[in-house]
Amino acid sequence: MHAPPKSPITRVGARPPKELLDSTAFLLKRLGWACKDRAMAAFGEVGAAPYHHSVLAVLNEGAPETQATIADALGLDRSYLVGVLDELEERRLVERKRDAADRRRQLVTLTPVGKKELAKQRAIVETLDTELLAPLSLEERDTLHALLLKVAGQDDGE
Amino acid sequence: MHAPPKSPITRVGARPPKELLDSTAFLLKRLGWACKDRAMAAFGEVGAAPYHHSVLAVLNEGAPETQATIADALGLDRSYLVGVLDELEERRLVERKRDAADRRRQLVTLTPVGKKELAKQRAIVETLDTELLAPLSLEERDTLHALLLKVAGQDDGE
DNA sequence: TATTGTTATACTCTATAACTATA
DNA sequence: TATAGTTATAGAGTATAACAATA
Repeated sequence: MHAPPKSPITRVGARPPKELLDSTAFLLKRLGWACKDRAMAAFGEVGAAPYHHSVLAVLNEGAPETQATIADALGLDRSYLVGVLDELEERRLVERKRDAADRRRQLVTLTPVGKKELAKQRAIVETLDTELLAPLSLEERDTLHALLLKVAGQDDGE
Repeated sequence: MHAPPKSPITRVGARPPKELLDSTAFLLKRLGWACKDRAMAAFGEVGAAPYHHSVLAVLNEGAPETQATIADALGLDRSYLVGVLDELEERRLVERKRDAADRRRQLVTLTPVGKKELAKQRAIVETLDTELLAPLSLEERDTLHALLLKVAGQDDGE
């Protein structure tokens, strides 16, 4: 086994060259990957996956959604969403039913079980965020979050 | 074709639910992915790949490296590095030669052509960073970078 | 003809295991 | 036996194309 030692979320690699550490894009890519790995592991432990939480969160926003609007809200391809919904439906967390007004559409809704599961998964996300941000002060966490929102074009201005 | 519209780096998705935008880990994952995509496209245009730059940057640090030290510096698995080095060697950007003192080891060095290529690829990375950080003021860019280094455990304290 | 959901396929990045040649 | 590099394989995540049903 030749893999490098597993890194905690606060340690993205042994010691990359300064030239790479100077690049914000490089840091974002490394940290983003670490977040993904951590999320996969944490959700895997409870028989779920990160995108399960994302979809449940979209459905919890209010009105029933079609698969297309869910996919667009998450920036997912619609074909990828199919499998995610299959898994959620099998666990009875969501329901699909044809839209009578347009029978091409599936209206997807959260079940009561799904609402409870969402609360559970929300706690997982909160733990991940807390661990991720542990090296920062509370003020620094807010600053970082606001800057990331701005870079993502998802701040209030948009 | 059902894919959502391609997002600029400053736009990670249509409009994810607030619950997800509240998570710093979620933002990092989305932005990290966007950085990866952008880097892949930009390097692809010149017949290279993001990890080519990473390896060249490691080799440019000074002493000749073995494949193991390169992999560790980048947090890559050694088996994955093999293919990357094959590509770099084919383009004559790096050289592998057996270590006479321990014939299991390959000493990897940057060629003069590799040094020139590194300069070219460095410009690509700088462009990517500039585009990524366009929504931020210069001061905000520095702040973001410092905070990311801290979260990654790669700041001065480490 | 266009759109929704679906299936099938392929590609990137990474991890794992097994192999070889050296030590 | 242990290590460096290599090969082969598999998995997650995503993108693309083509298809059936419906509009």
